Amino acid sequence: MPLTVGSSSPKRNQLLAALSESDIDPLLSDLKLVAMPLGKVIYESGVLLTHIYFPTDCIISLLYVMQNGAAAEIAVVGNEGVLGISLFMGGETTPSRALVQSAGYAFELKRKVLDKEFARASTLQHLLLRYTQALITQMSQTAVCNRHHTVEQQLCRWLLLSLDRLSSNEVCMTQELIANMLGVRREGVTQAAGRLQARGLIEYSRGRITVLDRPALEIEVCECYAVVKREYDRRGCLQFRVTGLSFNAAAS
Amino acid sequence: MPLTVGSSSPKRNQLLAALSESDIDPLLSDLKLVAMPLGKVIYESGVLLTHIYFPTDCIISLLYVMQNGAAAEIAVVGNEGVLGISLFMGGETTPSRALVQSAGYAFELKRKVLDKEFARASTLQHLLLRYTQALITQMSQTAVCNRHHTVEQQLCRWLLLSLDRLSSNEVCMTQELIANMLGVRREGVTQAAGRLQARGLIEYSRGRITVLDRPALEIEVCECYAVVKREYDRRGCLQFRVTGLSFNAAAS
DNA sequence: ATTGTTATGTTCGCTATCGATCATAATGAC
DNA sequence: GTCATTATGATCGATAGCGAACATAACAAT
Repeated sequence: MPLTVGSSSPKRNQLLAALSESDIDPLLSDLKLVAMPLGKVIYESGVLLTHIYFPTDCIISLLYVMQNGAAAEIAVVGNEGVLGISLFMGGETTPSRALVQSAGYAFELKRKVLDKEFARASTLQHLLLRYTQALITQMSQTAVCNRHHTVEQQLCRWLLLSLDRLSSNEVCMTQELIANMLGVRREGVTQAAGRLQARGLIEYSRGRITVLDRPALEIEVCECYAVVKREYDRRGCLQFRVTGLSFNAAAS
Repeated sequence: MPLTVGSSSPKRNQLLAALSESDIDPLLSDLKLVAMPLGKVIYESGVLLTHIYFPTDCIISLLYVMQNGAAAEIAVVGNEGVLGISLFMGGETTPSRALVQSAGYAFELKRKVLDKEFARASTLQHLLLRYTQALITQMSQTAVCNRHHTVEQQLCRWLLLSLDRLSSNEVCMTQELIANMLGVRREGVTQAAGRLQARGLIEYSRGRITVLDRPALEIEVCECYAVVKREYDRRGCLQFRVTGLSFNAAAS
């Protein structure tokens, strides 16, 4: 039973799109397009993973949750990446929670299929490892940013990282939730957002932030954003095919 | 020309020690024991890597250096791990600087040899990936710790992580350098250390910190330490052989 | 012993962020 | 339209860490 995705744009994940036909063909029947509704917890910290996910148009936050319940986002994953690196890294479980930050779809692959594919030193293996390297950069940069930069700078970084993973210039997320992601107070985000709005860089109301002046945001943001972006881009220009594999029909 | 190591204890790296004889034998002639003097920069950020290092008794800091020169430690590596994950992760370069924090030795392996060994889905491949997963945990935890915990807690974490990678209860490092690692002011470290000393947990003078009451430190430290340690331990109990491979003679 | 160097101690005011509390405004349900 | 709910705005004092400047103390070289 084919999923009726009903999308105007084809569902596409950059990692899968970078595979050659001979690489992707044996996987096609195992890739299942699944919905990723806003707020859904894909992985809970410490739980055994059974599937890996290739986002097509959703954004996933990797959150570390502390004993007292407070959380902090350590990375975001969009269609440039994959969710569940612990599976091929050999950890069985993730230490973090994976939360859908922006709704959409993802291709799901069973652990067993992934293991087999990964074991044979395939192109997929190289892509996954190279992506993981970029993810590590993002996490490192988050650590640095948490230490050295202001809430306002971090908000800019968060907005730009989100924007890069969306097709629009609008992010749907309350300031309260953003504060949870960044691990700061809601009031701090309110003030930072207020200043950015006053200067005309963004506009927002009740859980909907529109970026009006992206270039200005890129000036305002700390270096952390550029470092992470460069690393993903560097990875991207390696060997991506642009044959525009459409996976609309691949879901079963 | 054999290196005269002159060590009372045999040089041992946990990853290499976990390999079976058939796994390690083909590598023996390529593993070269090299000195890692205090303060030496093993990798500079952005530079092409040519060797991978398996520390035996040194401690290496992975530092992220910002544009303004300020730095922050995002992870430490000792004989439980390996230096240069970018090589097998496919990144070519590291985004961070690797600095010798405590002098000792490491086994050096040429990139070419590593690539060949890694490509054949060997035990080494699994060990390296599993270790990288633990390293990712450490980086995530650093991000969280930077956001939420006090300088004093972070100093405790730093001391314990260092102690775990040393055989003694003494860490040689000035407060100024520790401050650089943690990305805080020297005065902050001085005050935190002063408080810990007043309470009898540590004792220090001029670049030499002695831990007097480790259990008390473990109470004082934030959860971040335990999370990281558990992850490394979990990894460790997987399949380590304890045949005590001594690599004293392996250097050439 | 003298001197220079380095490590640590101490102080000042300053700012970002926190934690808590309450006020206002937008939205949806009915 | 009314009402409850939710998002944002605004305030208070408290505090941790910053930046800078200077004081002391330990050590090393000669």
